[in-house]
Amino acid sequence: MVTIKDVSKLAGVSVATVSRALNESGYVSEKSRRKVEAAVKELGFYPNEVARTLYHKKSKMIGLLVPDLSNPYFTALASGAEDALSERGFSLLLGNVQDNSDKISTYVRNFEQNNVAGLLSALPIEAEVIRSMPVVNLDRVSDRDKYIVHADDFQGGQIAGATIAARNPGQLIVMVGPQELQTAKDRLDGTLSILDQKGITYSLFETDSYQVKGATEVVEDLFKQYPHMDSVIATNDIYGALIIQAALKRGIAVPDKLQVLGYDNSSFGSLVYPALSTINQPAYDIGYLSAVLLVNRIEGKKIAQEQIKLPVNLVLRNSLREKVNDDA
Amino acid sequence: MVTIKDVSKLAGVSVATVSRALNESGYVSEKSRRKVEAAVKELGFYPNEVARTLYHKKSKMIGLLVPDLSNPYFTALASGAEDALSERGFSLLLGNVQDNSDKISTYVRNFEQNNVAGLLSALPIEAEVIRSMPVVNLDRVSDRDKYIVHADDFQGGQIAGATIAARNPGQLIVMVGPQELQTAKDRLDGTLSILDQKGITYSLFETDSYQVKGATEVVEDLFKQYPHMDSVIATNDIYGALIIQAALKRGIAVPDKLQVLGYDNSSFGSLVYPALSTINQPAYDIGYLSAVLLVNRIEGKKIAQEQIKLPVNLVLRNSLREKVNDDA
DNA sequence: TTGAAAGCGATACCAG
DNA sequence: CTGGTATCGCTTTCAA
Repeated sequence: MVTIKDVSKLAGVSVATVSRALNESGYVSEKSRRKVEAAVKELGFYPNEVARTLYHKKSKMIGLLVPDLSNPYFTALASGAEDALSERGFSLLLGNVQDNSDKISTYVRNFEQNNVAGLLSALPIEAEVIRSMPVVNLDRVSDRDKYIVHADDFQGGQIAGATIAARNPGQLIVMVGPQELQTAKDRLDGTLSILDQKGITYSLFETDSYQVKGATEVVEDLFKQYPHMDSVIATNDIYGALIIQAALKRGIAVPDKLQVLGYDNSSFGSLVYPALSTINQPAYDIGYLSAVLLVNRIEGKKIAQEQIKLPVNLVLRNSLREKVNDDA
Repeated sequence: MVTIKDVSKLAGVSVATVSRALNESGYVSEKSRRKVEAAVKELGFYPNEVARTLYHKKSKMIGLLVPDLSNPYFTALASGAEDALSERGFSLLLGNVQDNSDKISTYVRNFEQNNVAGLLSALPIEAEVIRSMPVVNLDRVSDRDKYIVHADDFQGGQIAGATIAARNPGQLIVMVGPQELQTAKDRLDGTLSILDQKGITYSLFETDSYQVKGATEVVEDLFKQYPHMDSVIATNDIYGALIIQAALKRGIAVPDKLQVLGYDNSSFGSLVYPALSTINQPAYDIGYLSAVLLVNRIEGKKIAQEQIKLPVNLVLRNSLREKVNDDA
């Protein structure tokens, strides 16, 4: 390993001068600078981040906590965050919590041990777990979050409600996600506000997680409970796709007999048939912007907005019936 | 930040003793050990990994290079690797290369600067980029890889060929992936070996990457070139799903008029309709085992196999016609 | 069995 | 402008 000491020796200056030249901090004569540059080039030197981190007590790494990497929504989040970070010279330390929320504190601990500069979390973290490091939440994970980038869930819920309301809902099932998540709560509030206002009746069907596995069974249950339903607002696109599939398997025409609306705009939604209508959550953007926000915070830049709410929009494909009612 | 020094002060022993107690290295009296343990607990101390890394010149982090996080195959790889690593006390530093292969060397550089203990790569890396760190490849990315975990691509190709061969191929299109990837080459060889042996004719259709974006256009092209094709062996499930969709959109019945075989067994394959038949590549296992192999290498354990080839298998769903020919 | 001390690689203060 | 040096937190000789 080539160190700053090797460079200083070859360049014939002190390590202090090398460091100054490298970081463009303090005075360095043109002559010294050139000697250092030549030596750096000749040796193929690049500074060791670990040593820097030890000195500064702060690395150029960011921890990312996601509940489930096999869900494309979170992958998109991660992807956006990674892009923003690598553009800014940071790297991503991954924490895939799976369904095991005990792992959260283990990951946070590990992040701290590595002196990460900050934390990006798509999961609720108990305050006491974090000793001190800036956190930005992706998705509104709890109510008291200060820094947060999230989609407008209430609006998303409203759009979902209005979209179905305008299309002959018939027997309507509204799937609801885990209510300890603010985001699921807001979405439900939005949907019900519209439905109630229009006097449309519905049944709620609760699902306790966003995990992929087990979803098939949940859908079986759904069909068992409501074999004659006419419309479903699903909690996400995975459920949306599964419901379509289960319907076709049972010979129920989609969307004629059963219409389905997803949520998230996951990439595979456009691959299924009939293509899934859904609410587009700008997952990549959420990831990207939250990383930008976090880095700005870390670098002490002024931040215009501590809470960024991104609009969502309807992506109309083929899993919904024609609109019959325009007062939505 | 609580340091080993704070612990030593509270425990009334030297930092050397604390370190020995913590690492169970060297002699430490029962009495000292207890004092240290008590102090550690009282202060909530946990060691700083950065300092450890600086001393050892080797961290507990592994770099992972993937071409595209939005492709579920690579997500599964990452997920498996992450699980294996976190079980073994390592963390994952993520490098999402996207289509920009210039980024590879940037990431590798960054990994080196952070003294990662090793590298997991699903991309071909030029040897000269790596100064010195153990590498394990996921997927056979090139021919000269020493340490590697990959699916049996030749076998996969054979299965694909035989599966189609047994089902009235008619006009058959074989999509082929980027031939600079050993894995794509092997797969093609496997397929053609079977097809040629059975005297089945086919046309090749080349795709130059596994990226998701642009795939729709590629599929359009495919249908333009071969509007009357009867069978397609797709390069992956994304293409498989898109082909099914494009077919149904054109009123071409699947599988009656056009049958489609995917590759990868991506999770969404079971969500589309008709559900996609595919070749199961144990992506999660590949990720998991490659991480295990790498960690064993890092920890100097004996390794039974430097190259692990995992069998693949056919996942029969509904996108293929009935078998009419059993000599496959 | 213990502690003092010398690093690991880089930064930044301070004196010259 | 430059170089010597203390420092970051931890590990590991080496003597005692």
